[in-house]
Amino acid sequence: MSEGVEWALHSCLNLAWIGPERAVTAARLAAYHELPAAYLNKQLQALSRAGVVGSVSGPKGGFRLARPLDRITLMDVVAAIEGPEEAFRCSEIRQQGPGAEPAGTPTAACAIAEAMAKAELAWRRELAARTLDDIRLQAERQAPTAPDRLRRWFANV
Amino acid sequence: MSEGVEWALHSCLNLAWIGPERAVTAARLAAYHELPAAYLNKQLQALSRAGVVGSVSGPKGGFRLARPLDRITLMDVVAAIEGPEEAFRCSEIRQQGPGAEPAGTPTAACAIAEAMAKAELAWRRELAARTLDDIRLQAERQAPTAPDRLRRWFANV
DNA sequence: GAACGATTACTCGGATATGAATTGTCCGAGTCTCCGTGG
DNA sequence: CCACGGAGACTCGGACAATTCATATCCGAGTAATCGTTC
Repeated sequence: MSEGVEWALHSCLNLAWIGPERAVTAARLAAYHELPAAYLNKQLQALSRAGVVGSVSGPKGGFRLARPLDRITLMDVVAAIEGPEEAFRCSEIRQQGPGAEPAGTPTAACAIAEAMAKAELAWRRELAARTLDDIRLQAERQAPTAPDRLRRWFANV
Repeated sequence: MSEGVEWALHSCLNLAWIGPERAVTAARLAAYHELPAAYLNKQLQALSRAGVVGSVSGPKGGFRLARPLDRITLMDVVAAIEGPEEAFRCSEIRQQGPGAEPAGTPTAACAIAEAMAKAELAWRRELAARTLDDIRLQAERQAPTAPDRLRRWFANV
């Protein structure tokens, strides 16, 4: 899985702690975790295309969350970065070469593809059931001082 | 996900239909679905290292299933090809740069990593619950003539 | 005829190229701010 | 003092390299069968 998923998730959380009042530039978000700024910008663009965050150009521009944190699921972010297509894609190799069914045979769904799809659905279901607000809550329980430190740092820079 | 997973799964199923009496070469298995023989060989090696199939060299050599089909799960094959490590790996970027906790702070597990791991666990659970014998049964229901055609083809070549 | 040994052919196994996708970088289009000017 | 206009600077957005990983290929080590030879 792409490295960008982790960056995007943390950045969304950071955006939430900063608050939706003001936009934050990709450079600032990147600096906070020492990430390559231009590349994080690329990931944020993907989030923007997916409608997870909004973006404004120009001075005082940047990114901000497009909707409340409890309406953004892990699935939203993963789909925005990784793309919507499934990880396992059936190439129907059973229909190639001597192993192929005789032409005209009604071909049912590949049992392998079905099973893999079902497993992936379970994964997606878990991701869709977990909102970023859940994550935020858990993170704040584990490190109560983190949000304040973050706000201070972003206010000073 | 790697293309090889699909190849490996189909090949295991084919091996099961042929039966464990005689070994089948990678070249024959590849020809049945018009796959690149040398590369399928590589995947079968991975299955061999994982103990899913056994291999013998020399004339009359080849691969065969190492254990009954109902003791091989989808997870076994996927892990053999893709590797055992998780798809989402936490780089702990939260501990880099200004966002890092002060040194000495007891760092709890990253909430994001936990949630992603939980989702991936659900995926693994589904894969581990499905044996290749289930798949075989379903495939035979959908295409009852396939096993016979396969056995005939492998007997003649 | 049977047993033995060298030869031979065939297989896996890993080292080696190739291609594509992810990762990383850069510059231009657009836009908001700020400052100077005029009423 | 206030409104307006233009220059300037800053940001996102997408086009452009570099590196890594998956894909594909090839050749050598090892092994079992085969054939020839000998008892």
